[in-house]
Amino acid sequence: MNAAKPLRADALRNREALLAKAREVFDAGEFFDLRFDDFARLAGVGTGTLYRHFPTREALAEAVYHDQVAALCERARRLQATLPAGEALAAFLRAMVDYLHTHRGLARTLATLMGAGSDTLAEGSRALEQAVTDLVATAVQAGAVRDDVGAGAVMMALHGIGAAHDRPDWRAEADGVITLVLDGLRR
Amino acid sequence: MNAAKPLRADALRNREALLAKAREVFDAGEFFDLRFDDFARLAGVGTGTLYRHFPTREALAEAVYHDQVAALCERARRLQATLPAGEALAAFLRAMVDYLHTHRGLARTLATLMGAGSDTLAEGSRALEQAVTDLVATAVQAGAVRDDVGAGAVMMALHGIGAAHDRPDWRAEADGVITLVLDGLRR
DNA sequence: TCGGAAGTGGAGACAGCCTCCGTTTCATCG
DNA sequence: CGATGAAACGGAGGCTGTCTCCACTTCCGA
Repeated sequence: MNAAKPLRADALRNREALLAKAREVFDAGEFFDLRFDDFARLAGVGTGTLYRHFPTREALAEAVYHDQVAALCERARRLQATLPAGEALAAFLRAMVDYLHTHRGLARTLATLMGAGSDTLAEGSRALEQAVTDLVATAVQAGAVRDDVGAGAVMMALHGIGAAHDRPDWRAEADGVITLVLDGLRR
Repeated sequence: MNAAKPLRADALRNREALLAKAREVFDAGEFFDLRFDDFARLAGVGTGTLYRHFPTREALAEAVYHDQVAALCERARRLQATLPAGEALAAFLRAMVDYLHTHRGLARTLATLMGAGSDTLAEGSRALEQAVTDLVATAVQAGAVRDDVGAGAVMMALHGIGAAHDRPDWRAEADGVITLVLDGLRR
């Protein structure tokens, strides 16, 4: 996907330092409370360097979560290959909620960035959507799921789950949404 | 609800001017693209005056939408009084989507403010949630709806619909979500 | 009509974001 | 193993939007 990138040794080192610190900050849930410039200082590089590697906050978030989103998509593919169509979708949605539950950082990130209409995040976001679309399409073909409601609606519901990450009773409500969606999808 | 507020004549005039201009800007969908200070200039008052009346962007949004949210809640109450329990909930959710469709401004506002974790909006938001909770509770008592999924999940789904306001196929997907929720809720 | 309380408004302090460019580090080549 | 140009560094400073502060104006009750 990415072409021609003979990155110099020091450049690579700095990039990794930035990413490492960013991951740390993400896990602490402080990503959006921190001045962007401070990442640089925290990671021991200049602000110019930070901006060269990651032109925006979103770009940094994208880089941090790229692997994790990829893993999620991979999981979707595996589920699709091993489970009956209907169950694969259900399992994936449950897994998604589980993941968001243990990685609050991602939930908040996705919600904030999508809310901000970020384009940078488009790649990961689209990848996830593609995974869901595939799962739904397969389930429809297998006749396990109605065909008059698209995958977009499912995405929207997921979106809501992510966006509402700060509700006190998040986990229970998220499970409720998934239950409604799955039961609603059954023909 | 609000106590002791003998507002002076000129203060009231300015407040109204601000609100009028804010409504106009909202309807044009430019609320978040505009420097906050410029509201002042646009409405013909100083920035100090703006900040005295509405300390934050959110406060202004809250004021602008206070009436509309109240109207929505009123509609919920009326539906609840005139329709069978199950249908009232369905009608309200459909009406909600309709409303958001013709008032994109509100959708974006709610999404952005909730995404930002604003407390200012809490009142209107809570009022809406209360309306939904009542509708669901009534429907559950009437046996039209399952009792193992709370109103919170419905709220979350609505939240998602609002948060995803910028999806190209919004209307269809929003209707899809509502369909899933309603079918999922049926016992 | 007058006093002071309430309200006004806009200059400027402040906080993040980002750019620009002189300096440093790397890798290649004779 | 220098030398040389390209690549990368980094942080001072400019910019943009937010918000405060207070000298001035307007209102209203006595």
